[in-house]
Amino acid sequence: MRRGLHGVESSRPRRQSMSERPVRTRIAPSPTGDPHVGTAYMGLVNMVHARQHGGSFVLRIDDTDRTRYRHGSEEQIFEALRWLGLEWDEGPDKGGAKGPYRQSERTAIYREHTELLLERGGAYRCFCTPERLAKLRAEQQARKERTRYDNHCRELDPEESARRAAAGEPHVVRLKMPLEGSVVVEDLLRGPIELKQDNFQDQVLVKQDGFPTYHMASVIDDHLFEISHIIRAEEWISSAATHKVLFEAFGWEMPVLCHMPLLRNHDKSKISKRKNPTSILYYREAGFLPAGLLNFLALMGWGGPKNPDGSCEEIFGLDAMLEHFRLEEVSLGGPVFDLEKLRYVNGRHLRALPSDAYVEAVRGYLFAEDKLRRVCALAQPRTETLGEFLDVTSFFFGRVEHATPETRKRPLPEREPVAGLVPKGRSKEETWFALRIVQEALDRLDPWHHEALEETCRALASEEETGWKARELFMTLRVVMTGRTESPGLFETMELIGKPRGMGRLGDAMRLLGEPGKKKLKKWEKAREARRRSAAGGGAVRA
RNA sequence: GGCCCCGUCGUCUAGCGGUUAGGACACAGGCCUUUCAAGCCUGCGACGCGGGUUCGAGUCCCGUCGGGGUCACCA
Repeated sequence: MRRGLHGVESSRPRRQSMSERPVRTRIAPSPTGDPHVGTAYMGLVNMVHARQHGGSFVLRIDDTDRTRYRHGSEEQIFEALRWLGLEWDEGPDKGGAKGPYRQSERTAIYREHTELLLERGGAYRCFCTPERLAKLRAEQQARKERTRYDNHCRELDPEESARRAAAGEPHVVRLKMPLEGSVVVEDLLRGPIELKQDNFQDQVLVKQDGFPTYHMASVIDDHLFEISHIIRAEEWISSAATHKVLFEAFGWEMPVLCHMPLLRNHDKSKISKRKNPTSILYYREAGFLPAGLLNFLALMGWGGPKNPDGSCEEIFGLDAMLEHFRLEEVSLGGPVFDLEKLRYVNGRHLRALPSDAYVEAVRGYLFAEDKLRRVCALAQPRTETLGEFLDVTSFFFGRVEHATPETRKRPLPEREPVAGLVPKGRSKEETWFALRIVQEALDRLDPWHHEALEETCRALASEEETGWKARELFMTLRVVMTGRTESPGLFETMELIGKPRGMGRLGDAMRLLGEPGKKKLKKWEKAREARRRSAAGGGAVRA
């Protein structure tokens, strides 16, 4: 492979200009959901690369999409990264010379730069209405053309444009992409990548609500934060042309680009929560060690420090990674995120712990004061001897198995669900669909409180949602959460189990039941849509 | 579908023109042990395919196939 060559040789010509420039890297997660293992992966690589070069690692919060913002998500990102030991040098909560580090607090900066870009002629206002755009799209689709903006407003007279904007006419701002030719971006791992003009379009830089899109905010911030290396996931490659054009439109130096391979599901698709637990917090709650998860993540694309015999040492800590990791050596095949291997790696770290540290780890994991108190509150009314404590509460501490003991060693499709997971008269498939609806609703739920849980779940036990009776749904949910048909109050129990583990168990149960085929899924989506419509049309009052 | 990226055991990877293609997970067998883990040993198992270049290609080039990503007023 030619990776080494590109890493070393292709960066040599610009080493002079780079040498003046301290290494600064960043991650820019958006607070739209649970802190993602992909964020941890990119955080690790970015932090390691920065530290190796005596540089800084910046955390920026990418919250320019107000519609997708989820309350509490930002705090969880901090918490998750800190738990992993991926500490940043500058960020929203600890400041830094270039702040603010939350994009929603930088709107004035973006506005200024929008004006600047407009003046420089790199961008233009677009007054096209959503209706016109929809129509355009429909026409293009009918003609089987690629759907893209037709640059209708690109040549609008600047004065007229300014006048209409001043008059308050709604508009977006678009980037002038090259009308022909191609844009070549240099990737640290892949060398030059030529992106062709035919699939460019004049990207929206500023939305009608005045907020910048990712492209705009990210380029401005990367420049202003003096980011030297943009190390991000492979899915961004096709946007790289837009970014390069933007940097050039501003007249700014382009940082070094490095696109890391994407973490994958077992079927090689991009890692997703449907097919894998993706929340960092899930791994914490499941009892993985930061060192274990970090070690495993480091193995995605890298072999580990070399042994004298030429093989790689697979079990190592952050210190060894800091010493031996080379960004230029990352391999490009999309690594499958394999839970089995993660467990093994974590096991090695766990067993290597000094016994005192192990005791502390268990204490913190199982018997944190606050947790113990809350579990006891639920256990006390239900026990006659202390010996029964674990009988009543084990699912707060241990793992939950949804498959019957006889089948639990078999491959997933052959396992049989424990009693109660699939109610009498329902099929595995129906149960999967019901749980899918629950999953969607609970995923959005914040805070994860028993009252909110109950309210949400009750609403789902309805004709227009699952079509299930509360009894059925709640029992299934109880078994999902506890692996048993009897437990303390379902919603108190769920609250205490917590969102990461609760959602994890939901996912586990769904994986056991088996995801229906694509056709069935489609059919089901349609039926569900129809149910909702008829419920709405029937005058049902819904919140 | 257009464009782009990628392609070594089922999985994670080493390899950087000359290797019996190495290690790890998983799996199978064995040793150890009262048992189970752990540990140790052994086994199974890969360069997608086809052309070139070369004395010699997993390594370089081209094609092909396969996988993935992306085509938003989301990031």
